[in-house]
Amino acid sequence: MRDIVLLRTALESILHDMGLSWPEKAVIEPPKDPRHGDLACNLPLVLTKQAGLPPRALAERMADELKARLPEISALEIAGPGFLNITLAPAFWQRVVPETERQGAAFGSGNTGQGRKIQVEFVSANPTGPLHIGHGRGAAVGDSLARLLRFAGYHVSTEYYINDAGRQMRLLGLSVWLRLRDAAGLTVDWPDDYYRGDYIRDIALELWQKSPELPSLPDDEALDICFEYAMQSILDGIKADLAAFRVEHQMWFSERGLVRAGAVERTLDDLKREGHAYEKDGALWFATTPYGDDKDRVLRKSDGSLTYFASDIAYHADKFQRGFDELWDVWGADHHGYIPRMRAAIAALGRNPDTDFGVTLIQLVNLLRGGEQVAMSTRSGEFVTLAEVVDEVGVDAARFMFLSRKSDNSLDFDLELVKQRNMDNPVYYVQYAHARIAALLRRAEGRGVTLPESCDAALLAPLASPEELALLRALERFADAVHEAALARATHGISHYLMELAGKLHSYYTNNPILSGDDEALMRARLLLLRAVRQVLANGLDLLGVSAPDTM
RNA sequence: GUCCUCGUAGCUCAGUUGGAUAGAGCGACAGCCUCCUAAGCUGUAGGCCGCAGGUUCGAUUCCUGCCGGGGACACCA
Repeated sequence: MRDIVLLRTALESILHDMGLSWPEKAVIEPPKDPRHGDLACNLPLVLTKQAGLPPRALAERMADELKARLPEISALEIAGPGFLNITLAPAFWQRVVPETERQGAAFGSGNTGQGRKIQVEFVSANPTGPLHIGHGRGAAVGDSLARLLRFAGYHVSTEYYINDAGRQMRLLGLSVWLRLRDAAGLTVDWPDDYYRGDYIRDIALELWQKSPELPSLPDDEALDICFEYAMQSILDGIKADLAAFRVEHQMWFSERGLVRAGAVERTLDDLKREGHAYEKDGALWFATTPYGDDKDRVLRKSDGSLTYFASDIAYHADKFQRGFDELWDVWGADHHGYIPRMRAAIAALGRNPDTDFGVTLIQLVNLLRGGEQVAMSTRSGEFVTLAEVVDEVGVDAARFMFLSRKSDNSLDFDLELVKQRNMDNPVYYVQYAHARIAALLRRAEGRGVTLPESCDAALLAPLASPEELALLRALERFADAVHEAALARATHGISHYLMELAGKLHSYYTNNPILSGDDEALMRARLLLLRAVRQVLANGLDLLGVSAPDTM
C-alpha cells in the first residue's frame, strides 16, 4: 500500500508538471511475476496521445523523472510498449517491521469503513431445533465478516433475528405437546409435519418433570407452555453452540416483540400511505414490480394473517431507524429469490438498495463422511448438528474450511478430511507457521538472545535476500488484503492471503538457518522479521476467528 | 418455461474495476531430517480459463448466443 501510494503520488506530480492528468486506465500494481519488479505501472495509449510523444519516449521521460524524484527506487526498467517496472530498495520494505511492532494487534487495520455504521445479521435460524452444519457455515461467515469490517474501520453491530412469531413455531409447540401426551399415555393424532427429532422428546420429558400437571391442562394452555419452554430451551442451546464456535451476536431481536409493538401494522400503514401497497382479492399487496421484482408480493393474506415478508419489512425499517447506514444480511441460498423483493422494500423505505443493503448467500454444505453423504433434515431429525461437528473436528478446522471458500459456492465438508492434519486441511499449514516462529523465538530467548521491543532501520539492514524481501512485501500487503476483503464484504481473501504468507514463511524457514548462523546481526534481523510475520499471521487468523497457537 | 449463479490442471479451488509467460494446495513422480517443530521444504509432469461469436491495440475477465452443473420462481417461512 505504502509503495503504491508513493509511486502514484510521484507519477501524478510528474504528469501534473507536464500538463497532463492521471488517466483512469492507468494501474499501479504488484506484477504477478516477481521478476518484473515490485511494482508495475502501465502507461495507456491515451497518455501518449495527450503527451504528443511516442510511447517509448514517454516511458523514458517518466522513468528519468521517477528516478530523480524517488530515492527509494533501486531499479527501473521499461518493458514492452508501456510498462514501467519498478523495484524499491530493501530499506523501503524493511520499514514494515517496526510498523508491525508499533501497531501490534492493530496492524493491518484501516479506515476503509470511515466509521460507517453497518449491521450484520446472520444465522437467524428458526429456533425449532439445534443448529446444523449449514447454519455453522453462515455463523462462521457472518461472524468473520463482522470481525473483518470492524478491523477495516466500520462501526459494526451483529444481530440474530428470532423468528418466533410464525407457523413453524406453533408447530414446534405442538410437537412437544404431542410428545408429552404420548409419554403420558394419552391418545395422540400425529400430524404429517411435526418435528420428530430426539431433542423434542427430551424437551417434552424435561418439561413434564418440571410441570407434572401439564397433561391435565386444556390443550390451548398446555400448547402455550410447551411452545414457550421449547423455544427457550432450544434458543439456549443455540446460544451455547454459537459461543462454543466463537460466534458473537451482540443483539438477539425477537420478531414477536416487533409484532406486539405494532411495528408491522405501522409499516403497512406507511406503505399504503406512500402508495406502495394496495388491496386486491381480499389481500394486501406490495407493489414490488416497479423496483425490478417479477411480481407483486402479498403482505396480508385474505385470511387476515401477515406474511413473513410483511414483518421482515418492518424489521428492516426498524434497523434503519436504529441508525444503521447499511444492513448486511447473511441468508441461506434458498432465499435467493427473496432478494429482489427485499431490495424493493428497502427502496420503498426510502433507502438505496445498492449501497445501504446487501446479502451474502450461503450455499449448501454437503456433509460427507469418508466420501459418503450424510443425510440432513431437521424435520425427520436425521442430521448432524454443528455442536457434533465442532466436537469432532474442532472450531479452528471447521471455521477455516468454511471461510476459505466463496460462500456462494456449495461446499463439500468431509468430516474425515477435515479431521486430518495435513494439507487437505490448510488451517494447520497456517497455524504451524505461527507455532514455528513462536518456537524459534522461545529458543532464541533461551539462548540469551534478547530482541528490542521496537527496532530501527540499522537492525533490519541485513534483510536483503529475495526470500526476505518477499516476506516483507507480503507483510506490506496485509492491509491491502483487509481493504479489498472489506469492500467485497467477503473473508475468503484473508484465508488465501494467510496461506500465501504461511507458504513463504515455511519456505524461508526451511532454507535459511535462523539461529545456527554465525552472523549475529543477521540472526537478530531475521528474528525481528519473523516476529513481524507472527504478528500478521495472528492478526489474520483472528479475523477468521481461528486460534494462533504457540505450540502444536 | 422465466430469472439468478457457477463452469479455470486428474481433484478442491483462487484470480478479473480488461494488460506481460494464467496461480495455489491435494493427488502423481523424483529428491531433502546426526542440524531451529518433516503438520515442513525443493524439483518435474499436468491448462483451447465450457463452446461460438462480438467490443478492444489487447479478453480467462466485458457483451450476446449456446452447452453443462446448481439454485430460485406460494395469499410458505
